[in-house]
Amino acid sequence: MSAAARHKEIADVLRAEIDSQLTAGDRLPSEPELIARFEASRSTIRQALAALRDEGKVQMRHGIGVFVSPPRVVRRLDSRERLSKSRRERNESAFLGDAAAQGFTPSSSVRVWFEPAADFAEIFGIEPADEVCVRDRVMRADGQPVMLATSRLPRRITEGTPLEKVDTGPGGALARLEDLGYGATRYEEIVSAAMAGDLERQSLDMARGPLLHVRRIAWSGDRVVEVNDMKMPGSGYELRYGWDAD
Amino acid sequence: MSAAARHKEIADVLRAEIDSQLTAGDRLPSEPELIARFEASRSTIRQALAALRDEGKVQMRHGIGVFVSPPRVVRRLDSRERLSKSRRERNESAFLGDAAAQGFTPSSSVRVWFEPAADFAEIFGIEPADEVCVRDRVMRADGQPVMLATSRLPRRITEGTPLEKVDTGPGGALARLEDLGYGATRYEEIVSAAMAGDLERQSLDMARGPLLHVRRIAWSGDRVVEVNDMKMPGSGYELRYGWDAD
DNA sequence: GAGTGGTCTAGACCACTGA
DNA sequence: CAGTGGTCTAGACCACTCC
Repeated sequence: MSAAARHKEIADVLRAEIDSQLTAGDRLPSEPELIARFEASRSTIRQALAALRDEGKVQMRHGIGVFVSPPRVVRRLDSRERLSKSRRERNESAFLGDAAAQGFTPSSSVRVWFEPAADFAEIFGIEPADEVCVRDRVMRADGQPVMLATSRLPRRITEGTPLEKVDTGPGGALARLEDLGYGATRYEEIVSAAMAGDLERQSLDMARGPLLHVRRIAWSGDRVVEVNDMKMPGSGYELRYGWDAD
Repeated sequence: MSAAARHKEIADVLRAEIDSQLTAGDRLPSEPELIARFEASRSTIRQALAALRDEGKVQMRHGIGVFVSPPRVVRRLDSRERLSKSRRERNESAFLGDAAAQGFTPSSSVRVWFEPAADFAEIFGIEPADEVCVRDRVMRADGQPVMLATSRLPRRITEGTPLEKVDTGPGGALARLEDLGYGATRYEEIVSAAMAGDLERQSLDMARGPLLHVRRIAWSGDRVVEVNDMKMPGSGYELRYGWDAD
């Protein structure tokens, strides 16, 4: 690294061009073209492209080309408000509320299954062998996947209720919990960041890059009624939390 | 990618070994050793190591070796509580509170300067040419840098006050704002994730990997008195937010 | 100096996509 | 089919760290 590594120089040049001259969806020159232009080996070119990919600037598509990423920013509403009762009563689940506020068309697909609580036993205060209901969802904004949410609830609560169906009905799972007498009284969210694994990469249609991981724990009194693990591309998501000072 | 790419296989094997047999600080075999063991080329070995590095599992140190990363270090207290007045009155700035709660020894270094508000003019409701006071801090846990915080305040408020000194005194900047009649009444935090740039990599002593970015906006009534941009390694930090349901 | 990781090259074959 | 990116090899030189 005498002055700056060649691959970083190249990444810098490309990054500047993307920001100033290209727009979302534009194709970058192919690797052979970049090799000719920068007079560098293919590995070096690819190292530069990999950096841009990890930053979320570009997407590399096998057999097609390298494309400038759409800005794709989903701003999640303030966490307090988006889970408020008043929103639920307007039939808005949290994600639908985000969509309405920002004018994208939401859609989602759901899979539901049951499995032993295992690692989640402790947090729910049940036995590891007791079953939990797992609701695995992919949320989409204008058709593009923007969030994976895996929600777990003790089956003791969900058994025989709409919570075990694919469509939980208006207001979403939290509204159903309320109907059952397990209305959430307190929420806690734990936020961290990680690199996307293969699974998330595929599901979120992203090619590497950082991931935001939010674990939301919903309490009903002193018992945990839902643990929701949400993963979204870090470069395209903003979470908002607000509170009044004491 | 017939079944699984060789570099992914190797990464999987190493990941499993790290999780099951090695502990934080242990050294991995050197690249030549891994080449011999897996009978793969150096590029392939390095591709596997790069994945582990991006996941935050290992740190690569030039001229020394590859080492297993220490596990998650810092859990930030619930945001509401860590900024509470009662904590400030115990002389605890937010970060010191995190430290006390988790038993690490905190330290920090500060640089202070002034510059035109520019992009921050709008949020503060001042002119772009008006100056802001910038407080740039590096927070350390047991000597290791864990957070970069760049705080901006309108100079109109800070001029001639301890806020322009390196040491703001007990309770930190928020306590001084309160003394000046600009006590925060509301906070908002906007959370996103991104890849670490060169600057952050150096400052945080991390070799790539995702970064958590938290922008905290402090309001005093209807005016913004502080904008604090905090960056921490995503793999080593957890933010916590809690609130009561309505 | 010996050993480590960081960068780079030149070339090869494979897998995917679209015309 | 031709063109794209994905993977892999074998070898080279450099920069850093420790002895």
